[in-house]
Amino acid sequence: MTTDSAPDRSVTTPAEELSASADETKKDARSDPTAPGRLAQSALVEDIEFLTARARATGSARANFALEPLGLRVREYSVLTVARSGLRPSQRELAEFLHLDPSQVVALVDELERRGAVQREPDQRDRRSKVIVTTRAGERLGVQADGRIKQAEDDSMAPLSNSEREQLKALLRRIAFTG
Amino acid sequence: MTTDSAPDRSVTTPAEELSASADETKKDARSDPTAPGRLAQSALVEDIEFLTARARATGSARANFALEPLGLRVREYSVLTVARSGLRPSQRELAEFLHLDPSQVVALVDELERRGAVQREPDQRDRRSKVIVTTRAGERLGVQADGRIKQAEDDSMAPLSNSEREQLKALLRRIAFTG
DNA sequence: TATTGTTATACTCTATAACTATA
DNA sequence: TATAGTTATAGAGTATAACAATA
Repeated sequence: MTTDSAPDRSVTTPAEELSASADETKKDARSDPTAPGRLAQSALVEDIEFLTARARATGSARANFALEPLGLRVREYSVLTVARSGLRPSQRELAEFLHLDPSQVVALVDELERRGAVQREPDQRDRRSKVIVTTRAGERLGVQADGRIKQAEDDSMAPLSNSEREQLKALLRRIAFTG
Repeated sequence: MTTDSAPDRSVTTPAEELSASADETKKDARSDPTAPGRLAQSALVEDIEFLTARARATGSARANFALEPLGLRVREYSVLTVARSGLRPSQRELAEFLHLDPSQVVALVDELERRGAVQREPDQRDRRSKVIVTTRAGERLGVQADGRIKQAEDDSMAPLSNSEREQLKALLRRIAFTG
């Protein structure tokens, strides 16, 4: 399963490393004033998976902190927001769109329903399916949450201009649903 | 703690919702051919926290799948990659840069050290600190992993042109370290 | 036979607190 | 007194399998 068959544990030196592959990747990273700290010279800052992971780690921490006074977490907010769209999503659709397991959606809808923010409605055309709709209380909760999330987003994207923010979101939208 | 004091559980209708706020947000989302499924009309597709969460969910799933034959997970790969930079990061620096708790770094370095991929070295200038360096075996493992991660990244960004990919990464870099 | 929601379960990831050795 | 690494522990997030009702 692992590749540790080779007993070669000799250590590489920094000099070897730095001279070995003098690609422009590291030069770009080094000249980028926005990535703080000396580790920003690492090739990782060219890794899209790392960048999205880092951005969402700080972002969702911020979002959860912003929603905390409302007793909401970011995953509940996402369910509530889709429910508020008026699109009458089924739980299965929510799972797929939010990249959650169907069993997780059950728990999230349970919690929102317990708070009186959403309701399960029978689907006319398929009695297996349940459609999630918001209540008036859920609407009000959603509006409050929107304001706080808006502020969090403003903090997250503070380094970017308005057009850059739109650009970033447009690019992210195009890769966010390819799984 | 919660805001469910109001017993108002009357349900809002789709018609109300859709006519209530006819903002351009929904129009943009609707005309975006890249976000699949009817739920892409939801206001969530304008939410940066949602987009980064969605992108990293699919991305890290892809990355973990790509690394699985090497017995690596994406978090171990990130530690290994920074170690390979030749920058001699301390565990504390790794924690901050990778947005991990110091205790998590201990476990990740333990695992990589057990495999003979990295080593802890004493820091000359501060005997509390330990510096993480790669071994030759770790170098080889890293090279193999790089290739697989490169392929995963190529899949993740398939919808984008080369210049768009660079644009996206540059924008992400500017917001990824604001936490 | 396949799918929706559901329950149960386990595994990964993340956050917190306390301890030790150094500074 | 503060900081780096470590240990322990609990909580949040994620993945899988099985089941009942319905298609």
